[in-house]
Amino acid sequence: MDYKKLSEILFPNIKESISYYENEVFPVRNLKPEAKVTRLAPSPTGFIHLGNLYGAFVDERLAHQSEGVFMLRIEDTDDKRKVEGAVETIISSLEYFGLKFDEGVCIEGEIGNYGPYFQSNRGKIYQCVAKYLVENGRAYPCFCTEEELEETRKKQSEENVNTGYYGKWAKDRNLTVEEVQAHLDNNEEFVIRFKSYGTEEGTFEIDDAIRGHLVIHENYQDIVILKTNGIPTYHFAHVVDDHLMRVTHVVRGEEWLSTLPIHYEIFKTLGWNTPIYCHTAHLMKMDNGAKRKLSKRKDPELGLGFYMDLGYHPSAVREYLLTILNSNYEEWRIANPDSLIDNFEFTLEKMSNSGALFDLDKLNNISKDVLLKISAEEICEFLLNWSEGHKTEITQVLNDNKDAVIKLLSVGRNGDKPRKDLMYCEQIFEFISYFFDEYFSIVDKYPENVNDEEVKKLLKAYLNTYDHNDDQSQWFDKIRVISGENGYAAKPKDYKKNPEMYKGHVGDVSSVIRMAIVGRASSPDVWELQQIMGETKVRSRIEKAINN
RNA sequence: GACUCAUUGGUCAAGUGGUCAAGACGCCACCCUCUCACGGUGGAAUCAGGGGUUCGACUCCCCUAUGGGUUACCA
Repeated sequence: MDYKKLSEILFPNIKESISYYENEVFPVRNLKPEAKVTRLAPSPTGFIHLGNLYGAFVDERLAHQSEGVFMLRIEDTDDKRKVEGAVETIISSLEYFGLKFDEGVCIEGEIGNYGPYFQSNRGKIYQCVAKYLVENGRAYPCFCTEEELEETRKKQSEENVNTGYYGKWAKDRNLTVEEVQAHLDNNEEFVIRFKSYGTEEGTFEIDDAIRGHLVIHENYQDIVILKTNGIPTYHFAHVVDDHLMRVTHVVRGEEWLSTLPIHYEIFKTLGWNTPIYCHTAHLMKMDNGAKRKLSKRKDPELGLGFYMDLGYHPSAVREYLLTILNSNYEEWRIANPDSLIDNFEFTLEKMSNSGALFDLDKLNNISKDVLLKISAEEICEFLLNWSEGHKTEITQVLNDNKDAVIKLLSVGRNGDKPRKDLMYCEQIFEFISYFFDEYFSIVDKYPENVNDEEVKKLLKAYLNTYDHNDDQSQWFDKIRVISGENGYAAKPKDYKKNPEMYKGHVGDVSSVIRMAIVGRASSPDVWELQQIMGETKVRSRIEKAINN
């Protein structure tokens, strides 16, 4: 069999050799020995969800912690799935969450010496490698039509054997050069298939950085490496690109575990070393009481847009992701509350190999702590930016009241036991919305033990004694007095001792005042809020409540 | 169906043959307290089931169950 001739017939235009690419175009990188080279290789569907971000984080940490390279390669080998503007979306969403690429596709084009970074532009490289395989009898053209393949599959399942293109089912595996030529002359379309030497019984061993030592079945399928249109399949592109781009660690979802044998065999056939594989567990979602993998189609709410829309601060999402990424992160954070994430030593060994359920409660809790470390000025800025993109109707009002907003956000945030009220923009705005007359409303109920008439009476008394210049304790002393004069215990403890002697206690009275001023039964310190609102607004709110 | 990965409280999880089975979120109670938060103290709650191996199993082996994944000229 003249494989050389076959390869020339199939790839007449390919003159380069693999060694040309290996030695001259993409030489071994000049990095520290421990430096890791990782890549994010999304397909340009334009949709990134939390799971993608989770994986990207692993790549990023690995590379940047070792002074290596983190690159973006776009796997656009399936033209059916291309979406306009997807690449920009990918880059900007990752950047929003603090992930920056050192190399590869970027907004301006591409940077780095190992490109092109769009797989669709690497055709010649793949063909060169494919040609080499044909030349060595390890790849061949296959002219089978989809219908023929479908038929084989049917037969195979009837016979209860594994489906696929292998062994005696691989019809075109041993076509002669003449037969190939005849098909070609007939203008038939063809794919290039890899000729596997594996068996169904064979196994091999490989170490996965997350899953440990694996013993797995060999590949025995003659899988397609070049499609009819000359574009490679993922399997082939992965091997060629990650080798030539000198990637050291391949981080990908566990759905790739089952195709690892294919990749392994191609690597070995080409005489190349495999990268270190890191198969991550999927992020799961609770669905009707059952855990389920996060899905692009079913869970749009878990797209990154979800967090952006609600206005979660990117560092809160990062922080949350890190806690599920590395099990020792939380403890490290407790021990090092002010340390930069870069100081945490991320390790693959500490990664879980079972799927974690997304936990919104936890995110919210983390977010509170994260926002507490950010100044009120910055949060205000963040809120403003968010409103411009997601809630334009409040931008104006925020802009007009910047100083007040900053003060509102600051209430109770200082001292040993700062408040942790803020979680995400939508919630933050809602939290301070009472300040703005156009958003103020009575959302809660007055205390049950105080009827409407009583409310008015108390508020009148409050208004009469109100002095905007009172300090906090003077102010509250007055409320205690009003309480006493109206049959409410000035101290809650007195009420607890003899509840029958009072209508209620000072807490009820201050609740009435709070309701009139902020429209809610609970809020941060009312005196401080009044100082921010100013006397006019305070008085008018109370008057309104009285006249209601 | 075949092949494969996984399985510790509601959730995230530590744990690598001998622990009263950490910690965090959530939940509950109490304390602090003018409300709510914050903070503090305490509490309920877990090794999927069954067989082995062993003096001893959450830890090792087998089976079952459940869940995930793959089974394309998608990635």
